[in-house]
Amino acid sequence: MNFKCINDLIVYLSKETGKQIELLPELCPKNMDGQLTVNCFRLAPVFRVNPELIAEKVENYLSKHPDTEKVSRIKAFVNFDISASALYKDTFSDIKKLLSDPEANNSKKKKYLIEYSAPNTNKPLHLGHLRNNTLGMGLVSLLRRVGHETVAVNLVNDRGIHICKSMVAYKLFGNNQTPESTGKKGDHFVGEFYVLFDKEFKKQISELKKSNPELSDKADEELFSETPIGKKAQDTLQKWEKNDTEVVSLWKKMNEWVMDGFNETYRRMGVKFDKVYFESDTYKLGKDIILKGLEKGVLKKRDDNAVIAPLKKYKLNDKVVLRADGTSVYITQDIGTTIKKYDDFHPDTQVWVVGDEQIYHFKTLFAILKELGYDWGNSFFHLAYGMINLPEGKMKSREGTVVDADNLFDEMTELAKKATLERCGDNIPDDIDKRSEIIAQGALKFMLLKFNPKTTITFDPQASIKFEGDTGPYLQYVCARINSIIKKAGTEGIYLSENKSVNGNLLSTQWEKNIAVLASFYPNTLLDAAEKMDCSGIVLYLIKLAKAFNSFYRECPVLNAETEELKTARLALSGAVREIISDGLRTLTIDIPEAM
RNA sequence: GUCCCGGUAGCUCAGAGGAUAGAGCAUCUGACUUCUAAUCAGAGGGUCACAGGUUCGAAUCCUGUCCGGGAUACCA
Repeated sequence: MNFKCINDLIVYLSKETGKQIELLPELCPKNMDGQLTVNCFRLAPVFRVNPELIAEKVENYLSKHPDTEKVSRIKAFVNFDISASALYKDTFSDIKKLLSDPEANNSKKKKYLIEYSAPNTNKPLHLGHLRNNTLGMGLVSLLRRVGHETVAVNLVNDRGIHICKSMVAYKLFGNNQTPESTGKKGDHFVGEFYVLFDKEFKKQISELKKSNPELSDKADEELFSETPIGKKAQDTLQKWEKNDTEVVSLWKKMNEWVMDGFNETYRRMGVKFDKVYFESDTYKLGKDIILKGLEKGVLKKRDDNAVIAPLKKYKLNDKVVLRADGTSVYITQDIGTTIKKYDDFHPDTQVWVVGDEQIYHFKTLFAILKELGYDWGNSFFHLAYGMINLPEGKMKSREGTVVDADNLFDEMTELAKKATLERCGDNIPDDIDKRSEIIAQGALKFMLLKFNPKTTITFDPQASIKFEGDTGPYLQYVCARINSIIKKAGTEGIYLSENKSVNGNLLSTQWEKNIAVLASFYPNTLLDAAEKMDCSGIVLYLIKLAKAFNSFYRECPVLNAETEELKTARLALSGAVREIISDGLRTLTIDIPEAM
């Protein structure tokens, strides 16, 4: 926010008190009289006087300021309007400046390394991954938007028992088919074998339990290696680790299929990485660091020779970091890759976008790194996001309730297409498919970003797929409307131009002023979101702005305004709204169709 | 058992010391001869889980209770 009257007020108050004042007016509640509010309760701690006394000063000062109108005070709240010309001057007269403020005012520029997505290569991506991807790419984009440097990183889990399961099933049931020969997307193709493995495993388990009733109490997982197919998977894993040529070549082939599939899904969403790590390369990392930690005495050897990290002082349980046989556990390689990522990019902060069920794991990881003396260990951040449930409860792959990412894309695109066709009559646009894709992706990403990342969200397929109300298409629609006005204005010889003189005085209705006031909050909204690493504030903000525009659109004719001067002014206002909304959506990685 | 999240309108979610607690969906009423109705204007709908406490002021902070979810692996 950059209103002259507020800046002047801050200078005045600072002089009065001899203290640095931070003051950001709030939007006045609807039922109160005024556009903005200075809440003097918030200033009271700095001043150390009765908030109402401060409010009186503020009221006095603002009511004498040439830019303000209708200054009033209720207790410690000072409500006021800003005059139309000042509003315009301090917001839309220089929209470029308004949009560049967030970057310019970000005093703490840093380099962030953000790891997200991190898929397993045994089955296709589902809705949960989409939340991860959307949050990850949104965060990268947001941090970059406010001037930080970012490195987006993926860590693909391409090794382990899960992919071996798919490999075993493929050898048993695959008949040398390929994604090409079946016309299936690679990740779905491989995923089917993962499911087949599970089916066969279940069958063998029940046979095993039938013939050995004494095992019936045991969990299926415990009996994994007792089944022929489970044994095969174990053997495959061991062969893989010994670099067995045949196993490795099948592993390579199947992983390529999966990655081709993932990359297609990534492409549709617009997911991009600066660097992709594979766990097959990184899984051995960390051991040497553990051994060094042992030398330093930070880590301890247990009686059975396993290495543990004592973490009592962090109120965490002690953690095994090397098994008794000297092999790594999961956290060992996490320690290693964290350090590798640091060595590769030297970020100020490392961020992991990983589900909230791993909060404890990351606490442990951070504590161990700190103990090992990596003093950049205070700059780790686990962006823990909540799970996505269905109205019936959790998504369960066994019950087939998992919402598949590609299917969801297709369904939503189809719905967007249908909705577009309903509206366009006989003028079917050439780019309808592209348009539908943009609308569908916009709707989905918006839905996933509008909630605070940490909330567990309920995905109701019926409700979530709508394009009305607080949705991505609502915002896209505003831009499409504005595009349409600007285009039509052009045919009438009225153009938006950089340094056209606009008479801001004319933008004086409540609708126009409301838009300008909201616009003034945009830079702070971005900075605040970046600070909190949470895009949801931007989403809510854009909705508010778009609503204000839609009301204006209904109430204030642009091209049918009474005078040319007013047309020009309203056109400038509309153009500026489009700039902000498209900037905001771009920051959220949401595209906008030209028309809808 | 211990720890972490959460419980706000019928549903999905905002609000995280400040004014009379908000938005979307759903329900109901009204608005397309107009710059795109994927829109707008309006109505109804609340014991902010419960009980104490701190405060001039609590949905928000503290304590306890109840309910839901997650974690507490030499799984990833």
